[in-house]
Amino acid sequence: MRRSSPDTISARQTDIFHYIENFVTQYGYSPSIRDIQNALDISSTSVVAYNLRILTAKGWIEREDKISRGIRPKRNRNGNGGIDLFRVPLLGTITAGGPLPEPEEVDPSSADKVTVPPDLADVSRLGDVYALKVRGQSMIDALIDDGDIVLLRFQNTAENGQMVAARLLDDNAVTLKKFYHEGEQVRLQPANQTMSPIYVPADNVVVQGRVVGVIRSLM
Amino acid sequence: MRRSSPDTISARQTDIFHYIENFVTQYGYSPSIRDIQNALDISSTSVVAYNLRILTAKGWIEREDKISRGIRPKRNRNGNGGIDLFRVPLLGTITAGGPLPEPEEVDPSSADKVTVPPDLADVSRLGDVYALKVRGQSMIDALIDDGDIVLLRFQNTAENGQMVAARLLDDNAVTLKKFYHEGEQVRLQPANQTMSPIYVPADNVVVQGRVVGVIRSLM
DNA sequence: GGCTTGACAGCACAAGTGTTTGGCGGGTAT
DNA sequence: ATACCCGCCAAACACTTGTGCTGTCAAGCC
Repeated sequence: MRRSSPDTISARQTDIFHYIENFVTQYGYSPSIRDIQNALDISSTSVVAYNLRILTAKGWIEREDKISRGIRPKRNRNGNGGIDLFRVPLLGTITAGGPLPEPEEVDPSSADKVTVPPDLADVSRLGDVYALKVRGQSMIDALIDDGDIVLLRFQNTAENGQMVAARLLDDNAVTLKKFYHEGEQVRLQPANQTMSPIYVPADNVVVQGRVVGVIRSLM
Repeated sequence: MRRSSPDTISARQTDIFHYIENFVTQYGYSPSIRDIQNALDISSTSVVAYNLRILTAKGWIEREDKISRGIRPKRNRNGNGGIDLFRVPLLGTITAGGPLPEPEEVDPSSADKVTVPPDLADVSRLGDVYALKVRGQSMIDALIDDGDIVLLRFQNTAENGQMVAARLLDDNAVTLKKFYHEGEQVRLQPANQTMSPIYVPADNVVVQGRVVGVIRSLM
């Protein structure tokens, strides 16, 4: 028996989905059922509602019942990136050893915000993600340059090899380094080969977050 | 005479604006007037409408008349980045010398799309920007890793020092390099100092686009 | 004191919008 | 053939939501 796979949708559903995507991109809010109906020359609103239900069931869009214009495209044909939009607070600057404001010190709701591409959205959806602007080239070999914006997930532990924002209590300084737990000590390894690793007592280091994304603008 | 500046808004308007911003971030669509009314304990819808009109006049939000949930925040308190959302077509993959699809070859409206952070939005607003996913580490010297997404503005010329996607006609290969025009020749300079530049005749190089942004996910 | 203006309240209305019900035609399985 | 499901159509219905009055009240101005 021929059953349509969960990932395949009819031509009309494809049209509807694309129309929604473009509409949202263009206007910033989603089309109403009647917008879709008129644009695609569909004879009845119920047909749109019918297909919308299918698109929802198959995970292409998300809807809120009874809410006007509450359609959100979830993914495109490859299943990646959707229209989902996430904004995380840009809490400050991280320099080659300079201090990093504690996330708690800055009101996330009043901070500048950075829009996170959907590719990084899985983690930012969790809500404990923030952004920092990188100053200096201490992480150049980790492919992180001056001016880049790094996305950090707030967490206090890290596994070896993960790139973290580490605060050195004694120096009251924070750097981006690769983290290696080595017995009583912690090795903070710059990605840049011209720079030496730092060895510090484990109790002198507080992990402030793990790097989960990088955004660079070359304007 | 004391007149409120165009950029200052009352406490209630600040609340409303922030509520809208957060609401949109969270739900992906904007709140209705009554949503705002209830959330902020305002006694009448007309008060919300009244303040919304002011916010619109002062440029904090945009609205479409008669459209349900058609509010779009335009800027935050710092005047930078708004909720503006730009999506550019993801036209394909760029590999370690593999062919790059001509932008014209792919219908941008049907291609996958990548959401561009507002930081990169100035250029993407122009509409001639596309994205490529990087496959392989041939661009590692340009701080671009496997899996990164590069944003390119379509242009056939480049100024010295700009990073471009350059097609070498003889090799039918494309790389990302810094571009320097030197007389009859073109120097393609990797960003990594440990790697040597490539010198090629100027008529063997076609610039396919300039790199304007990089997005990396470390998940 | 009158007058204007800004901000808010209450309420009713109308337009916008999602939902539902019943029906129709063409496939496909039994 | 019959039954059934899918995709579509039409129209009515009901809820959602923006808008438009009409007032109230306090502050400033002449």
